[in-house]
Amino acid sequence: MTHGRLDLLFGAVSDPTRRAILARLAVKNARVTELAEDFPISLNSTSKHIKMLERAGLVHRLVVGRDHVLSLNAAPLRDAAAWIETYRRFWEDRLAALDAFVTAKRAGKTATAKGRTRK
Amino acid sequence: MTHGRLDLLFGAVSDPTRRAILARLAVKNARVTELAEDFPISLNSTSKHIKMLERAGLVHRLVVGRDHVLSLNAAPLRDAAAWIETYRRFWEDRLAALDAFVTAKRAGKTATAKGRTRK
DNA sequence: TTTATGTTCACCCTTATGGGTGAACATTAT
DNA sequence: ATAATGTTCACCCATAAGGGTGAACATAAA
Repeated sequence: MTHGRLDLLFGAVSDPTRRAILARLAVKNARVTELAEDFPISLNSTSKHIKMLERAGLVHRLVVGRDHVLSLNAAPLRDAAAWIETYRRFWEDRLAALDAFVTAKRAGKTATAKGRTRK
Repeated sequence: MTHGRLDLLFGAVSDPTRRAILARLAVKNARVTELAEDFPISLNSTSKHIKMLERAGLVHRLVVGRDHVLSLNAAPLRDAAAWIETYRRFWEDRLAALDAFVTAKRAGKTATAKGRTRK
């Protein structure tokens, strides 16, 4: 299957280490080695994660001499957010339904006290 | 690595078939076979995808006799949305920065016309 | 009871992930 | 020129994904 934009995006953020890298870059740009030092994995493994984040467009790389400076590029997350938004009404409906249930239950008590029929 | 909530969530929606299944269930609940018929993959493969969606909490299953009725449960997507929201200011800042750049460029033309120094 | 339908289970295969190591390459410092 | 530092490349390993097939199991229908 051809890896689409959303596939790469969601795949990239489905790993806790990569989410941590993004969080780390959100604070400050960093070199590959700096990132590797902050995580309990090897430099090479870190390098691979970064490559996946780049493929997803979430990280930009600026090569300055032998240093590779990584920076966060959150723009692609807009697409992810947009996709999720498509489903917002569903979970809000569910919350609304739950709210209605709770409200009805609470109202039920009062209503019962007032002698209204139940169920 | 212990698969956390977000890992399962993002992992689940990182596959196009699974996103399609969610979209399909958003329209109407369906049985496993019904879903399998709508996609160019086998029934078994469909069953596996559904299992992953269930693990992520995105799909609920109601067993009615021999039929397994699947329904969308978008609630977990709230967590995903919340995580992404953390980064909203970054892409908005970037857009703001781009806007500032374009504005500055346009202003620059006018300014140049007015004889202001460049670069 | 027998038959048909709906799902899953147990495998097989291929590719991708996440992790590691050591060597190679690039650049800066001595 | 040599040494040290920063990254990647080329592998190895184990496990999970995504796909498939055929058998088993559960329930409904004849």
